[in-house]
Amino acid sequence: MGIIRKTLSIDLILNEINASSGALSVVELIKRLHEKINKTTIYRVLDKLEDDGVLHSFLDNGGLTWYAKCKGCSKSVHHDVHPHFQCISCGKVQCLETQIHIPEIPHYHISHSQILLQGVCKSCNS
Amino acid sequence: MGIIRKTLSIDLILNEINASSGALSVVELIKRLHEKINKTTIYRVLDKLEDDGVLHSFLDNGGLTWYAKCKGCSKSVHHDVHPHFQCISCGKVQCLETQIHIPEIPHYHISHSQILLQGVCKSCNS
DNA sequence: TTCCTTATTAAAACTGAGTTGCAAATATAA
DNA sequence: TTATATTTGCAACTCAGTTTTAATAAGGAA
Repeated sequence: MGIIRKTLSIDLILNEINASSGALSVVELIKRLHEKINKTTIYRVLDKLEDDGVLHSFLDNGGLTWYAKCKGCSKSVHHDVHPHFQCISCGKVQCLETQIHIPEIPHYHISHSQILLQGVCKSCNS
Repeated sequence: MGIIRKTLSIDLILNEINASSGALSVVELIKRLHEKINKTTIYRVLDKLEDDGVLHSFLDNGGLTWYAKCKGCSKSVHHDVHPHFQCISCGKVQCLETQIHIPEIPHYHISHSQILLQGVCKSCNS
């Protein structure tokens, strides 16, 4: 179930995400907002924003949950999916525009794909 | 640091993994072996087997850790990587042979790739 | 075989992300 | 303004995974 009423919590969380250059981990969001919003609320608002298609979530290699804005995210209808990239140098996580093709696999029906890349990002690479 | 001494724990764990048709979650391994091996030991042995290149690990969409045997795993040198597939019907997880190509991304250096697919597996699809 | 060193193990306590239940607070429609 | 359903805070909880420490066991040397 998505968002029904507009509240301060929603605004604060969306502001943080909008101000962020890449994705944002829930842990980081809680660290930034814990004096203003309870962590349970943060989890619940993020969940609703994802239900509404405003955000999408994914896990990093440590099992932590991250959120990023959906800017016309592929609904993976075409079995193409954008990867998430985590920089091992600066720690930032971002959505890459590169679409990666997941081929048909005989006798399998693939409904969901997650691609996580790790390495050194543009900024750290120079 | 890898395995130095052969122990019963190592045998028991490798037996379970060899007898398994797909990948095995740590949670499942602990469930099966908890009366014979302490869970701390299970985590440590799996870690060492991965260091030795006998197993590889990955996370599922729930953040749980799974292990599978390395059978000449691509070392992802060519930016090709095999995906892991989790069946939403039977819950089984397996390595797919299909190599998925990760293209070069300008100004990025990619050192590690994880691809997790979800859907309905061969067995459940019939 | 026996001894000795070092790797390995079990046990228990801990860590920390994420969840649940419930009462209090608040947005919004009427 | 009032009524009601939604949202929030709080506290307690769950559970995968880690850490610490003392006991145990593998395997080489004598």
